Amino acid sequence: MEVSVLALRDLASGRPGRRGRAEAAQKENIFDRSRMAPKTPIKNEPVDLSKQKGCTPERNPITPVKLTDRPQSDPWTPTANLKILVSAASPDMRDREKKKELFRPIENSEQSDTPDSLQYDMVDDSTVDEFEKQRPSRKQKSLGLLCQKFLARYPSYPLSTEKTTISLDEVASILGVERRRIYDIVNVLESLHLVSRVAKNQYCWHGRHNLSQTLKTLQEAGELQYGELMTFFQQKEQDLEYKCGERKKETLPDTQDRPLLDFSESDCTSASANSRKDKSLRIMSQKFVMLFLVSKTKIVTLDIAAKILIEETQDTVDHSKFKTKVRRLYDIANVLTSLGLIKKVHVTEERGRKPAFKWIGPVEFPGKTNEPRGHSPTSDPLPRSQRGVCAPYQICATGKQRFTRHASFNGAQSCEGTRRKVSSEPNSPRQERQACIVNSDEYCSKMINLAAVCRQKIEEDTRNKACATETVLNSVRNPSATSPPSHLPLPGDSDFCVNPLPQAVFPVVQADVQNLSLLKGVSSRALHPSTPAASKTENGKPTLLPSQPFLCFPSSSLFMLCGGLQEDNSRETMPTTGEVGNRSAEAQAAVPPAACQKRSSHKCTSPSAPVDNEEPAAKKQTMEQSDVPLSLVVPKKPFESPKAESTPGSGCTSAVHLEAFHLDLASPAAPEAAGKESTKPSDSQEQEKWSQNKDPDEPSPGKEHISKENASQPFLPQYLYVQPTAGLSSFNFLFSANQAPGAISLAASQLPSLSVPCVMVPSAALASFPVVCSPTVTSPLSPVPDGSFSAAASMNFSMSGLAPTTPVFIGTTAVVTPKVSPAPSVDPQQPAHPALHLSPVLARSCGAVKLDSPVCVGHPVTLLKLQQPSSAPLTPKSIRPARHEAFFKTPGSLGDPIAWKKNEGNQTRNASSVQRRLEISSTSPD
DNA sequence: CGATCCCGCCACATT
DNA sequence: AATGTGGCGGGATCG
Repeated sequence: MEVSVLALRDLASGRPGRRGRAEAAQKENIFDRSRMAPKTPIKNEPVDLSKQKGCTPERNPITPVKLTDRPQSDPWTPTANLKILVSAASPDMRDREKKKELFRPIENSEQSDTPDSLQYDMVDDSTVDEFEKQRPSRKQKSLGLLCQKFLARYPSYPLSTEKTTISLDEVASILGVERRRIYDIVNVLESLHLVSRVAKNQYCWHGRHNLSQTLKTLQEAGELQYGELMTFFQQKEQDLEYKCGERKKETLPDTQDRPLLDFSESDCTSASANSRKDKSLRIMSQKFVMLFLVSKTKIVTLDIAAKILIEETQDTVDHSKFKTKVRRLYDIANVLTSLGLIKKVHVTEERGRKPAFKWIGPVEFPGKTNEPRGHSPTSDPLPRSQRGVCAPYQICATGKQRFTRHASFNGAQSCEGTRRKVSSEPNSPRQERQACIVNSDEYCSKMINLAAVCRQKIEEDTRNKACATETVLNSVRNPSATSPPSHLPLPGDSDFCVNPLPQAVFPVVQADVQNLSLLKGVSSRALHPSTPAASKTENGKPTLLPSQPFLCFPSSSLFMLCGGLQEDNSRETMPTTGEVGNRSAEAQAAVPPAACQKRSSHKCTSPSAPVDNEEPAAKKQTMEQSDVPLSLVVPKKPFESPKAESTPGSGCTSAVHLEAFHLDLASPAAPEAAGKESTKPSDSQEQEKWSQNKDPDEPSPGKEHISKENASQPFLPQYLYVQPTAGLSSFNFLFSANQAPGAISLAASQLPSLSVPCVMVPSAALASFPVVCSPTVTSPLSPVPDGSFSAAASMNFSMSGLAPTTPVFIGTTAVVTPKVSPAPSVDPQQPAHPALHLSPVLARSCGAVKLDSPVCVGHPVTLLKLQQPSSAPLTPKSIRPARHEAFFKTPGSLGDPIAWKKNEGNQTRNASSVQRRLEISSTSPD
């Protein structure tokens, strides 16, 4: 079907043109230098193709492929031939292949390394089919999806202690993409300080701990820079006239603009670094984010953003430049979407609908300063400084904001730790000013430029249409509504109206759940950002009701828990739009924010809420593809499981609680879920919470259904949810809070391994897998340093390779049954070794996931080792891989990361029966 | 047909 | 010079 067709195209798509280098490039990227010889010689056209994609030989006529039509025949490589044959045999296969290749890495599943062809040949069967469905269409290769995969590999809130380094090459090969694409992602992430560059091919993963601060900083900076403008634009109509100015730009040097936030790199190296163009993507990303943050409506249309951004830097706006800018904005937007910070919407303007993006991330940041207050101070294990990136920037703005702000981040350093000024003081932002630079002039000039831009825009608009603000739908209008907190509500929004598209907005809750959860008791790690402290979560939205015990997490992931598994979503397709997300809903967390914080352990929840899975499942399917974000549904029903009450003490019990969940993906979207209250039945209050979130703006969220599932929250009060990354695959963890409040981390004693009796279910979407840990697991960071470390490691595991769907189990014994078993057995020995035995990953790609090895159950392996092979802190590589391996591989296998990579494919294939079961649910995707 | 945005060439930076 | 980075825009896809 269509799919296949698409696939073909994709395959074919190889560009005729570029080839020369292209090939090389591809190789590099994709295959990884490591593996292959450096560019292989195959150079000729055909060859490369094969390389890239995997060899699909044929090309479409469509493009001028050099080969011309029948490529198939060419014998490129032996394997190629095989493939060709195969493909010839069935188109499907071909897709499959392709797909596999793409995903393989990701999933880690398959045997990738082995010669594909062989396998393929053989295979073909049914399993494959599924792949086909998925066809590797362009979407599958989208940056947004890629970003999700990328994010899924790393914990959203890594323990501070560990520094995860990211090797671009490694990631690129794992994800099966060219390195260039990774740069796109990383650059944007870097702009938000989720990562920082450490060295040449190395980036340090910081996670979202600092995101709130970063955003806050950007917001502040943005207000200075763009506040007026945005206002202007937004209102433009009326006044347009240029209130601002007549003068136009003086064109500032671009560079000047330079990022508000510097990256630390610069520090060190400094200056030079900035110089180049480089950073443009980063800068652009920050600016783009600023626009959202200063926008009342939180909606920014691409064209406006492009204009503003262009203008700043340059005055000329030529069309081509505009176009290019827009392209870049799409790139950035895709990444931000994957992060759950924005989502696409359409604005109806006078003229018509325009593509736009709405900010669904946190809006208000609690104090203006940085601090998140919230939980106890103590909580952070690490000083922010350590955290790296995060912290350190300062804003210079003085009272007036105007000028300068400049924050410097040192991300990189952070890893290293060093310098940075930290200023995080709570409330006094200004302090630092000196450090900062001020450029008032620049600022002015920029403003001018902007004004000019605005003017243009206005003119344009005017011309085009007359006025009209009104024309627009006003639906949007409520600016404030959308996000409560937004800064200023200005009247002007009218311009942007949001359509009520289905997709349109949802309320999002994105808060990171984690924070919340953490807050609860633990807080140990990172909460800082915690904006939540305030009552609202990050978003500002209250995701949770205060009163209510539960929180919803939108984050992406989901969770599930033992018990029934439900399924979750399937999907996957939706990459961008829908996003994946995260969402998790869950409840578990549900702790009222405040309350939560305070008490950690407590259960907030009501026991009652059970959830059901089934329903959701159905829904999910529906949802799946929708672009919309999806959501998940939360079943209202209670689940059968016994209850979740937490049993105190015993970790095991906790596990039980888990049962309740499921989740889905969707992160950002999550909100929607919330939004949907309607859907929600009433079951429980919990549901209600959801509702709250919703955004006013969006009247109809598309997918409401989704959320419900999450609703399940009821379950456990005690758990903490740790949100993974937004990405698809991320795993979520729930920890029970009860036990140790502070400890999220695994306690050493308790869990030696991570064995938690939990189950992870993969969401359909792929992405997210939640993991739940029994209370036992938790370890307090504090107590054990090492432990924490280890813990972290364990926790963090990301699945890099996993296929989206794959479910993972963790836990020792318990694993098998989702339900809870108490498995906690584990030994107390080292804290950390978690053995995550995760099962592996899915088997073939086919949709089902399989778990394999029951291993999981097995025993814990010590991760530690894995992780740190060497004494060194874990490098990312080591860590990650290790984990993965752990997951996928059997413990024994774990070994070096590298190997791991290579292997990744192979190993995991098997699924244990158990897994399968799980899979079932998960499979749904297709 | 316009919106998206993948792909990868190629320039510049760094090693 | 080789390799890392990443700007940039052609042109394929999508809707």
